[in-house]
Amino acid sequence: MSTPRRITLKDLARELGVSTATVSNAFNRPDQLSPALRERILGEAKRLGYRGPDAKARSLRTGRSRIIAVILAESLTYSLNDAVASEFLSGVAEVLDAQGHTLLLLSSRQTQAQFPGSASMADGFIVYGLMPSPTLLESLPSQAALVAADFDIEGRPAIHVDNEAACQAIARHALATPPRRPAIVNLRLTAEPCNGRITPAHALLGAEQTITRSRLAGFYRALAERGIDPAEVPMWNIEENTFEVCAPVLAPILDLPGDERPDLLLCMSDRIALTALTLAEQRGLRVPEDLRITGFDGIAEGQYRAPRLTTVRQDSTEKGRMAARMILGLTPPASSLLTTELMVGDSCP
Amino acid sequence: MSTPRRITLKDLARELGVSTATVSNAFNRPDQLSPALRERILGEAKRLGYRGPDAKARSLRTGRSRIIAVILAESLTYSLNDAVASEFLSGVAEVLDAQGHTLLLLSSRQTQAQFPGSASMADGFIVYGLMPSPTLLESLPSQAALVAADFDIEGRPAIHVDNEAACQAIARHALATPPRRPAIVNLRLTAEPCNGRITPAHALLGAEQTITRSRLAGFYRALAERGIDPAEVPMWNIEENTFEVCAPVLAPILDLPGDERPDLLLCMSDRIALTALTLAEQRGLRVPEDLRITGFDGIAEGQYRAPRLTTVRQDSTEKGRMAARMILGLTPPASSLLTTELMVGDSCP
DNA sequence: CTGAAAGCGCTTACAG
DNA sequence: CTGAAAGCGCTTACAG
Repeated sequence: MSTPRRITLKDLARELGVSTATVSNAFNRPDQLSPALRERILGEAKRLGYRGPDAKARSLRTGRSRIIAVILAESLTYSLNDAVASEFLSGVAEVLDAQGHTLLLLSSRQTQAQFPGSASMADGFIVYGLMPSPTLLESLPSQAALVAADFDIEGRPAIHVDNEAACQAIARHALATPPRRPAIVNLRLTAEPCNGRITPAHALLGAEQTITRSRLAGFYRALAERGIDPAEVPMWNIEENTFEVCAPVLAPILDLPGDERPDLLLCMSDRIALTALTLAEQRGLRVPEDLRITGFDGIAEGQYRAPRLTTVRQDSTEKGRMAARMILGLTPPASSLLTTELMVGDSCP
Repeated sequence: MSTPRRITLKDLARELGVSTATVSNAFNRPDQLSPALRERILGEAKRLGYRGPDAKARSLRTGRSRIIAVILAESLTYSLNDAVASEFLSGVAEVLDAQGHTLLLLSSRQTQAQFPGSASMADGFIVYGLMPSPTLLESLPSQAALVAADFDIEGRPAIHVDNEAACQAIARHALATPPRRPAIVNLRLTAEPCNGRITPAHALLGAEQTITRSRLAGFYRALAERGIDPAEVPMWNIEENTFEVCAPVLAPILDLPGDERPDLLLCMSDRIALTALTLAEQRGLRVPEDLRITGFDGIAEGQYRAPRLTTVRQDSTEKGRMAARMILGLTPPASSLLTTELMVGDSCP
């Protein structure tokens, strides 16, 4: 079968004996023509199989695509399988969908050095989780709307969670029962990649580079309040928030002899905490009797289990909604700070 | 500050005293001009802040956007938080990214009756999990490439998992230890929405409408092999694969008196099985001694826990990769069937 | 309420 | 190796 040339707005106009402007108006500005004529046009369009104005042409003409891109810090593979990033995306998607916009997924960790050309089709960019390289950032259309989430881009609005307050709150709760050997498990805190114990030799990322720094500051405040010298608290670092990466870092901690093993693990993510929980269960360590564990994020997986995870919930979905509203101009572009909620579960009552 | 008009390829050509064709070639067909000239053009582009050919114009001109859309059966909010859909998406994203393409997310359950206009910008569509309404399907560009996953669209290639064989295998394994009271917990099997016990009064969806039907057929085969009349096995149905929806259906099952409570739960998803596991743990029921549970999917959450879930793993990531390769034409468009792997965990040894 | 015309920013045969 | 020109399919002031 020969594919007949796709029908265009112009064809339709010719067929009907009206101008292209009128057909365009029938689809885009119903108030610009009589209902009867509009009916006639729409009817004929349907009959001829015309599906409405071509999006590519329209976007070139109007300069807007009604596509919003989210630029994720990690690979799409990682991000899509991460509960926190997924929640964020679903918040974004919810608002975009309601506004007739559409979601394009981009990653700053991609195979190419530049974003694919199609990326520049987006009307706006939500940058999530990490500062992309300056080169990448510059490859975006210069006049594009930009909103950052979980980090700052100079001169752009940013959505943040009050990480320091959150961590201070959960550490306060945990320290209310004095631990003998508290420990902290960080997420991407060191300047150089490190999956293991953090020593004084390790340089740490700055507060402007990672929200992890604020989380640590919150822990330190609570420790200091309790008269514990933070410098005495052993710390570990983890580079990727997955079971596969967490497990080999955590296992040796749990395998320490009983009198060296931490009895409180302040973890910077639920994934870390849940991995610790699983490893503890496999070893027959009792939680919370032998080991108390706290997380961060409040993902479903930590709550819909027994024992339930003690954690602090950040509303990633709402974070995504806020970013989306801002990028669409439904909300004035202004940085904002989301509060968190302490959730006391069974892993650290 | 006044925003100067964005610089175009034409401006750049004028500035350099060459034709637009040459500038275009400098970006798109390096072999069409001398390296020296190309260098000069690229250098000047950089100096003037020209970011390369505009994607909107290019897509209109070439007819291709290098955007591939995935149409998800459920809402984006649900899909992004579902481990199986997320895995599928990450497989798609992996291939697209490697090929310089970009991923657009669409849902057949959206607020609007039609896809947003921008949807039609995509070069191809991967339809995942469910037949969209005919109206929606027809709103897609008629000549667009289309691949289905986990269901069939007439005349289009589809990627499937061998659901029947998988379910037969896991049920066989489970039934090797004869249960006293086996039960089946289905996912979206009934014609009308139903969260609860399935009675003879319930009409079931047909095999061409849902893969659930094949899963059930696999269970039935294994039961029949063991001399158990499938009609005697009580069944429940669940509409949405989330803890919130599963829990109220499962709780009453676990709360049955000991001599009525099933001692084997064949579940159609890991989410259902994990919810059953959590509820059992909360009730002090011993798994597998008092209750054996099997799942379907092989999601990480079921494996990185103690006790580990007995399930059958489908490689959703690979499913996504295959769909992506096919839509990009890297693979001939032909339907295919993925095999699964029985994973024996602690929930049903 | 309707139409003629310009132009969004490119790419691509084609001619030289 | 390079350039002049057509045209992808629309929307939008503008004039009537």
